[in-house]
Amino acid sequence: MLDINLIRTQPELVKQAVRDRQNPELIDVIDQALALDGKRREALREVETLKAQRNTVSKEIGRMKDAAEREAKIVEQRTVNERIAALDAELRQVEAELEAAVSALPNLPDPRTPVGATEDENVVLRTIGEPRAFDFTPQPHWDLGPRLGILDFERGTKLAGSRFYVLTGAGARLQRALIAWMLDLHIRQGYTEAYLPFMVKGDIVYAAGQLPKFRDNLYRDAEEDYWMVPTAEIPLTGLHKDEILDGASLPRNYTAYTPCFRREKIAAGRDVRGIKRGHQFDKVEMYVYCKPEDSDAALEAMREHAEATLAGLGLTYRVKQLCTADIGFGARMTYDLEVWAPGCNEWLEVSSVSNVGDFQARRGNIRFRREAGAKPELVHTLNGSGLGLPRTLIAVLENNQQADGSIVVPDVLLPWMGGITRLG
RNA sequence: GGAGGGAUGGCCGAGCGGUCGAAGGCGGUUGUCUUGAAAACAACUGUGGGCGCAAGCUCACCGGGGGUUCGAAUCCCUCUCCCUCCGCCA
Repeated sequence: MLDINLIRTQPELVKQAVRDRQNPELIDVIDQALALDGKRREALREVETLKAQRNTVSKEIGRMKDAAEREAKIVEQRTVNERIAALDAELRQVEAELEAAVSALPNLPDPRTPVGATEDENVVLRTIGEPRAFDFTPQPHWDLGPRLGILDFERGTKLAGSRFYVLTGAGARLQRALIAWMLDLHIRQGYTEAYLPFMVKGDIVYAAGQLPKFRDNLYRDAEEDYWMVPTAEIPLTGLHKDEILDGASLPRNYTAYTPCFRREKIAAGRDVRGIKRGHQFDKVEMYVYCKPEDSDAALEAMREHAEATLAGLGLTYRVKQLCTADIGFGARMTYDLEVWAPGCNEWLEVSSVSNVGDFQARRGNIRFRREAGAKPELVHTLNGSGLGLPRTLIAVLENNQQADGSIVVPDVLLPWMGGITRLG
């Protein structure tokens, strides 16, 4: 969430930001917020004056001895209270509308985020590695997997419908190895592992910025206020909600494995083949809470940590910087990592690393104190995947395939493979 | 799921519906004393909002929300969480 003070003092800056993000319709929302903010402050001034008066009068009444005089004062105060009640009701209404308006506004892009009209203006910064040259036609994973008996689409569909699949045997084991290896890698990079609830309360989803905007993309319990996490970023943001952290404890780096649940209400025919996009997928996430002045450096560090996973697996990937049209709602600056999948013949997004600034911190009321007695300040938060599992699995399967259809297990995963060096 | 008991400031713990933003203690900060430290003593020690250049003034907050009242930490309703016992369960 943006600071209402910023919107009030620099409305043009905020308007330019939504224009850059290709959300010109939000200009109206900004104007609406400004109007509501004015109304709020006006009503607040009046009601607070009346309440100060009421507090004084009530104390006087408490001290009064003369019954008649006392009664007269009480009657007089009743009419003032009616006005207070009316103003309080108005204020509640205005504040709810203001909150709704401001919470609909996306974060300000970092000045270094390139301005672009569509995702085509994302910038490929560099490519690491060369797409592997094959002396045979590389197969897509949706052919490789079933042939090897490690990937079962039919039974996934039987169990849960379209966009679900089952991994069995060495396939399931390979994914588990990837998860364990990534977690251990991030721990070595300075992150603390966390095991988190996979369902969280609505206010936690809100603090992370997914509600109300992305309501339609989330699964939720039909009877209770439980929301299935679409990413570990949600519980990791909520972890320190409403806390004042000790400045000396920053940065706090977390890594967590969670499944992710998404409705993926996209066109029915798109991305249906294979395991690229499902309603349930696994992910290892990185998350950092830090001081404002440290978040720029933390973003670069996190990008490097994510890159280290791809490099460790020996995969070819490229680093993209997203433009204003494509960065996420809460993000100021984002790097995407895309891995080359020779079977699908495309670059797959496996990681997105973002500096969110104080956007989630303001929504979640997450602060820190530089030293004892200092005023609390909002922290900055960053999140990044390290990595999304299905697409990483796709890349491993497709890149490591041999002419005979077998797949060589990457060296770093061998400790978890129980002696399996090759699938098939 | 059933029956009870709780929730107060960083922590512990008081609090007849009226001068309570809240006693007392612990912890913390600063000062006095001391060569230094400890002890002792003294002062200070929550968060958010509004007005103001500032000093300061003011509003709200005693788990969340709503209500009664001139006035609520204190009374009523409701929700959440925690504890004890029973049942059930991985």
